[in-house]
Amino acid sequence: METVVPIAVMDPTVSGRVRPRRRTAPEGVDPISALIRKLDGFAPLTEPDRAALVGLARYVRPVERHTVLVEQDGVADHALVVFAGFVSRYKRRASGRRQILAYLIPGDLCDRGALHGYPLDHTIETLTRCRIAKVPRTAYLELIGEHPGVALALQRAKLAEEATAHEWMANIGMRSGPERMAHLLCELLERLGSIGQVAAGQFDMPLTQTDLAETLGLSSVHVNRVLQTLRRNGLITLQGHRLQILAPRQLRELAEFEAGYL
Amino acid sequence: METVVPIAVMDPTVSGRVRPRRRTAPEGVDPISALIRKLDGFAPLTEPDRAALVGLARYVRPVERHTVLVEQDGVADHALVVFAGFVSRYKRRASGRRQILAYLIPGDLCDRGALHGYPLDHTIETLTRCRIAKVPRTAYLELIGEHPGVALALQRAKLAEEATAHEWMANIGMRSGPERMAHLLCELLERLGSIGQVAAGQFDMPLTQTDLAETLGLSSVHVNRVLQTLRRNGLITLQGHRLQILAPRQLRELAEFEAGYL
DNA sequence: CGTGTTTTTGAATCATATCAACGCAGGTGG
DNA sequence: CCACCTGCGTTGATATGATTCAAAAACACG
Repeated sequence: METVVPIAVMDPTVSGRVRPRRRTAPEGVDPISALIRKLDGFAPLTEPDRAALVGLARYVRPVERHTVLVEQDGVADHALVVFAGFVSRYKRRASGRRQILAYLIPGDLCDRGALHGYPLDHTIETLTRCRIAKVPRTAYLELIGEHPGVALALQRAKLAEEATAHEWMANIGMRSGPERMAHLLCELLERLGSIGQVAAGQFDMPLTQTDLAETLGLSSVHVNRVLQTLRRNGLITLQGHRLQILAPRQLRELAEFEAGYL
Repeated sequence: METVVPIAVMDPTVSGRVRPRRRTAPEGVDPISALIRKLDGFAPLTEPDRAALVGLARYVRPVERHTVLVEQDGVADHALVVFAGFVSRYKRRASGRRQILAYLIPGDLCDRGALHGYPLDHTIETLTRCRIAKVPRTAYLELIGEHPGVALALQRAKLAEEATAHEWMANIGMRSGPERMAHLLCELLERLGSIGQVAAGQFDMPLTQTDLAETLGLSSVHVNRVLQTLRRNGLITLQGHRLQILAPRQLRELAEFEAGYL
């Protein structure tokens, strides 16, 4: 599967500033409505429910890339809502090697530690520059206390998160490098699509090849080669941090990706 | 690390019927009390709570090995409580390859599908002959409805499960074969120990090498060789399905195992 | 005892890791 | 405006961990 043919897309004379790179997250759907739409998909929300969620916007702040939001073994005193950017949960080994356990993307919410006062078993850190709402514990408890519809939707969202975690485990445990990558890209296509950040099979993929490696349990060098394989086979295009899915069907086939678990 | 020296423990003249093998689970703590003790550790239980849990024993039935309890995409109409034996959650690929996502051991409870009427994203199947309580949906809802202490403990138990899943993901994603195996054995030592099924660093480990392979994301052949390495290094002994941890400290060190997340 | 499952072994091959180095692009400071 | 620095992507060469295939030995079970 791996040959040594030079790749047109990577040719220095061809690649380069084809598109300006962006450090900030792009438009897409208004992020608060991303959260609302997502939760509404899990359980129908009333108007007061929506209003309460809109009120969360008051807590939004910009956060730099590589900022630790909750340290491992720490207890969070707030819930997090991602409005823009990518956030990771990860575990670190003594050797320094990391394993990313999950991504949080715009519209995702994280309340571990805020509800049950348990210390976290992993670290939460931004992968990119982000816009994040830190909702104080009391405000968050009040929100779900007074809005059972929201509470139910959140519970179901957590089930979906768990299903995704299962997918990731199966991905790392029983797929080859290219298959893992394909699966991850399919998932991103689906998740980003559901919040309106995909247009014509194209989306911003701000993750570094090292990030991808730490997600998929591969070395960054191998990730680089896997991506080249996918490009060479005409499945994707990736320049700067802009990803284009050229052949969604084949990509899903390669990954045995089953939509709908999100 | 891998040499071709013959291994004393495996020498046919030495091994053999050193201990009678058992297909049925051993004594240990009375299994209903395993459940109670575990839940009580998460949140203090009242006498009525305990009585209600004891009442679950009425649903216990023996189940054969390799019995599917809940099929993938199926909706369960009951909660499961394991009283004896090992149960697995797993995902299957089209190729037939499987990835085990979690073990349920005596004292563990599984209510997915019973509470929220969602279809399951994986299959639940016995790995050994078991004794399992299938608690009807209504009885289960009544139990947690009338016993908030139990409900709270169950919620916390679910958090611990999640932490274990994170450990597994990190295990598969960033550890070598021997390290993965060491980590899994450390976890089993801890979990089985907490339900009184470990004596003098020894316990019954009814899992097949193929089961272990599907858990750790390795081939069964490689699992066999990894186990030989651990034996050769004096870390464990494994005859029949009896496992002895000879050097717990070194095993934990190899695995970078941190106790206490359970 | 015979039969099916599990463990063990060997040999060949493959996938992925590791190490080392280079180039490009962007940001920074003189 | 240029020189420098840093982060990220890319490449090659090499090492090795892990898989696959095939088969025999050991064992469990009826």
